[in-house]
Amino acid sequence: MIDDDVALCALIEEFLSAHGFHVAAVHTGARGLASAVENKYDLILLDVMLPVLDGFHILRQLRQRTDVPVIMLTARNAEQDRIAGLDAGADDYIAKPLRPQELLSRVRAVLRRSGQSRAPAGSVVAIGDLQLNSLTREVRKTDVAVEMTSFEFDILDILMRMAGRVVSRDELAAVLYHREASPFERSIDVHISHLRKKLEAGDRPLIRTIRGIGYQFVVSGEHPS
Amino acid sequence: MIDDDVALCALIEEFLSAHGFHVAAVHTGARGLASAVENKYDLILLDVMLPVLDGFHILRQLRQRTDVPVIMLTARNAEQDRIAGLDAGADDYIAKPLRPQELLSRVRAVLRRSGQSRAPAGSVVAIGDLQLNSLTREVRKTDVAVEMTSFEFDILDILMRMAGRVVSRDELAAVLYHREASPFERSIDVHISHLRKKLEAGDRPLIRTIRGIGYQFVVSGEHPS
DNA sequence: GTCGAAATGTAACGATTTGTTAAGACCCAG
DNA sequence: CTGGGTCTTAACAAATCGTTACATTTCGAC
Repeated sequence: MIDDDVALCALIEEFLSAHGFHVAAVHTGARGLASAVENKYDLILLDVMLPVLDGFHILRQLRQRTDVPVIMLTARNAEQDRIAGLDAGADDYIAKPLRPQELLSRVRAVLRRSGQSRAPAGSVVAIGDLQLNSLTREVRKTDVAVEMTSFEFDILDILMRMAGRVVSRDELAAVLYHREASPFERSIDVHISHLRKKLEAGDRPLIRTIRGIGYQFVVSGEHPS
Repeated sequence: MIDDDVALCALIEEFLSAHGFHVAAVHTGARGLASAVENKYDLILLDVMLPVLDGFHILRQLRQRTDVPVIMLTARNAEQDRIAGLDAGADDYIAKPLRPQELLSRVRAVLRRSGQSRAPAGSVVAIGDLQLNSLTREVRKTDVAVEMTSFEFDILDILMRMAGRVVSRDELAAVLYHREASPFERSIDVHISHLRKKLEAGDRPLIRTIRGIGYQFVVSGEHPS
């Protein structure tokens, strides 16, 4: 999140954290640009009204180096900004003052779209020795086919496309059932259990549990630092 | 701390040490400037009334080379100084005579504001032989994976990102629970205890207790006080 | 220094959450 | 209606977390 309003950043960070996201906030355009280029964020929330280096400049410079999804935040409700933003390569646009629920749904929407465009349907996602083909709905581990039921495949599909990120139960339920999960339902846990049994060959865990939040596909050796 | 009053420096050093900070005091402007540029301090306490080279000069020269947080100390209560100080790039301003509690709270406030950009979330933090990856939520000690529970990881994450700084129980509770900690809760202490058992291999302590305040990740190579 | 109060360390227990298995419900083709 | 496969629920096991209880340490008063 790139916004000079420190208090707002703190609020948003708290809110998004509560929904399973990890937020890093910087408060100047220059730092934001640097941080966005250096780190592999899943999404940038970018304020239009920044001192010194404004949001559109940042966005343009960012677009020369990366195609990370960007949602623009602006206090002005001008249609002009919206057009300029989308023209410069923004993925979405939210008017301030921010309503948390709207922010959340748009963040999820953009991540869902970008997750799919990062690996478009019909193509293969490969992480480690795991391959997943979303067109043929086939999964291969070290080139050996692994049979998956429908839900098992969908869950693995989401987790692999969001690899490294924590996916909450609610996010999974939203995609699988198009509704919220009640706190007592256990079916997702059971599917996860089946997935693990099929995929984890005694070595290191592929799917990690984040207690109270959800699950995460483990990407090892991403930043050996 | 840059102040020509040696006795005052000693007092402040003792007081801040008792609250988990490490203080280095120099008593002339020239030395202060040199030391502030050469070392990577978290915060500079800078007296306005210095012989030869006064505080504002130091601040301006400092600002050309670094953006380290600076709190100005002045015996004069003139609003003029305050404006000049903030204008020259000071982060805060405390009137002498110093009241320790006020100093402490302002130091903490400035560090909290500046500390957030210190080690952005989403990257790897490595201190000594400890590595922490907040994307994969993995911890390694001398390249050997150490299993962490969810809360243990979150606490270690915060402590390592704030390494060297004291993190209060309230700060930890705010991130972990999104609420304040009641004075009687002990769960954080228990998690700290587990962390120590997993990480401290008989050698020097990694996590130091600051009685009455909180905990601190020890950065070796700093003054052991 | 000695004492007592307060803060912290830590083991143990119970509560909550999650893992896993198995049984039943459901769906759908034949 | 039957059978095979899939999904959900139920039931129990394991892991994690918070609290309690007591041991230990620290600090100030004396």
